Amino acid sequence: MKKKELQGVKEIARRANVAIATVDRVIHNRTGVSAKTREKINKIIAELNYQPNLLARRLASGKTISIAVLIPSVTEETDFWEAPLQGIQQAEAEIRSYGINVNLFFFELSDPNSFITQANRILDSTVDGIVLAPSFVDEAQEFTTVCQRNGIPFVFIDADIPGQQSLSYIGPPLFQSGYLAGKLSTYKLHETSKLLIVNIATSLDSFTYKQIEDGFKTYFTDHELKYPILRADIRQTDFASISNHLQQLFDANTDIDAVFVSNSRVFSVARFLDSRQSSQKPLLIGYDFVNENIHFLASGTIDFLICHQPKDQGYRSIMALYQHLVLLAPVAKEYYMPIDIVTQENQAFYRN
Amino acid sequence: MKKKELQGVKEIARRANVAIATVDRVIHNRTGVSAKTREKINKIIAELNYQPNLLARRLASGKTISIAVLIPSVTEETDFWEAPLQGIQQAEAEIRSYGINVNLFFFELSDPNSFITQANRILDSTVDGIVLAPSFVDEAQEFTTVCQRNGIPFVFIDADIPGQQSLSYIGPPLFQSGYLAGKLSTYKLHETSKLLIVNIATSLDSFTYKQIEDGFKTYFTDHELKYPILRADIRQTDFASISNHLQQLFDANTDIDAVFVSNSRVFSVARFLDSRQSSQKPLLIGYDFVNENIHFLASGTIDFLICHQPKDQGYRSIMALYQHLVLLAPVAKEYYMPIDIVTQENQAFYRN
DNA sequence: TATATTTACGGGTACGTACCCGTAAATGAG
DNA sequence: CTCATTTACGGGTACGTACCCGTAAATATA
Repeated sequence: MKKKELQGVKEIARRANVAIATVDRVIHNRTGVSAKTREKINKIIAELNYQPNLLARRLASGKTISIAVLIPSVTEETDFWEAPLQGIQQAEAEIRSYGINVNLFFFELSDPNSFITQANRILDSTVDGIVLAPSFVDEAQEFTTVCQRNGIPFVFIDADIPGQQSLSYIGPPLFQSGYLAGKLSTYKLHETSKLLIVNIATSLDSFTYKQIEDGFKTYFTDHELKYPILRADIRQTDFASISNHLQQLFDANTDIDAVFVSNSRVFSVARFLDSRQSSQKPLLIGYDFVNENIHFLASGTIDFLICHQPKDQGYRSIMALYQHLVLLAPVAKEYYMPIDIVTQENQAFYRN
Repeated sequence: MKKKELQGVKEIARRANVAIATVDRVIHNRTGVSAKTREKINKIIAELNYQPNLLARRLASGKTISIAVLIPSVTEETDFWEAPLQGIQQAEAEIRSYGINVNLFFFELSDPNSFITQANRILDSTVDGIVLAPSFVDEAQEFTTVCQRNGIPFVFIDADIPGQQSLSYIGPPLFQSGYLAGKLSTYKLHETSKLLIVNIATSLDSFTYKQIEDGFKTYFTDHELKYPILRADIRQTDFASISNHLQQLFDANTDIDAVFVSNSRVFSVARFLDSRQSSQKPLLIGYDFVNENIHFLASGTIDFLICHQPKDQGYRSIMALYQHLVLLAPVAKEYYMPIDIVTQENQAFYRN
């Protein structure tokens, strides 16, 4: 009569007339329980809609979960990956008390072998989940194929590889991002204007650039706007090469009134435009809230930066694995970031 | 020799040569400890930089923390407050296991008495912290004065009242928001263009509208742009009144090429512009990602919506109190939201 | 001085779950 | 049939903190 209602495993054990150790074995699918007892306990679990108390579980369990992060290192050239790293570290701080360790493995964007080396180090360790930036598509696919075979869940950050069994992709919707750039580039156009797309990277055959450029051009097709769209593919990323290349283009073409740079190297184009003594400066659009770009945005040389909240990408990629590994909850296959428009006027409050 | 290193209160007790119950009394500043013993224990706490294990603390403590939320109800007229409510509920779900209860108290934006009634109900309950939207400035100030006297921390959401001892303000930087609107409104201007600011609300003397309008006008002053800026203050919020008012204005003025609406009722202006058979539609800017506005954004009548992530505002306001009440950590006095520019092209990925 | 009250302190139990190790019973092998 | 191995099960301890209640010593009061 004075029996106080118990909770959790104790109540299940009481109802099933077994010890809580037996309930625990059923919950964790361990051996040492007869089929009959197991069935009886599972039925009570379902009736009670038993939800484990995560606080107690973490406190009692000695098990740790290891997450590996494989992303480009922050370089002098670009600090883009600083923000995802901060998001990753923020997530780690939040979930550390749940027994999660995050280990960082950096590679160089200029060296596919560094990716392979770090990927192999990850495979040599005991790892429960992986966050990776698939900057080198072939190498990343080889790596993720091994992960799939070993049953290790992985999350793509900032770029996707379609057709992979990733747990999740967390990054920008690239086609639509380029489409928006198309719209923004129209604000300073005249009847005789030309537009210029600038791609600056050592390797330009990736899925990423193609999506962005397709989106940009599709805006003009959809709206039946007939402006000529020039294109500059620049594989030497030093400023002198960029400057020469652009100089030749601008010399050969008057009326370039809008320039769209398909990645974060828009600061090089801004620098070029600033060094050019021209009465009319074209509208300039590029990507990413990195320090160099912020400087030219503040001075007005860059008109729009399109940004995809890289810090939140880092945060969410870790949290996706937490959700999968700790909460045992489903994770969205794709989480597209918002397409943020950053201008001189709102940049002070932008949260990258 | 085989003594395993202990952690937390056990290690402190070992070093101080007291029982853990005594350490507990010191940690919680309870009586029953001599000054000498208390000082010795506090010194060890500082040496070890003791951080309580929150999981264990919540598991062991029977105490609950009660947070009251005082915000406008979601109405047929505007669903703006739906998003903050979702953010609040998300935060609650995340921190419920830490012993936090969130209780919702809604008031009507058309009725200051409803605010007073709900505020008094909150004061009659046992409450540890409050999130409130200070829609009615005088009433809100009275309420927060009582909270201060009773030592109850409160967080302002979406609007601030300067000079109050709030724990935090979480909302948009309004002046800068209006300033950005000024910039955006220039994209379709010609030499003879006029601009129009539209304020639609029953009460227009609040701090909020003044900041926005000041920001808008300051953009033109700063850039020495001499366009005439008309203004419409509309206190009857039904569509017929708005329509009549605007019709008269447009009849009396040709060349209104940009319209800036200072709140979420921009859908009424959009509807008016759509009903007007005019060959040239002015650029239209307003606030908030509410359903009616999204509809006109998608169709192209509205060119820009300026948004301040109201869902995240709700989430962060609860988390600010959690940080203060549970983590005992400092909270930023002001957390300004990003100023988001939402267009037809990026609206599908906007996370309100 | 005797008695009552207050202060200082510690053992023990609780929270909900994880998991070790021991015991009894059932099953398999020689 | 005897002995070895496996299976099923439960008591107990652990995790780190919170807090109750009992005991001894110190202090106050009559």
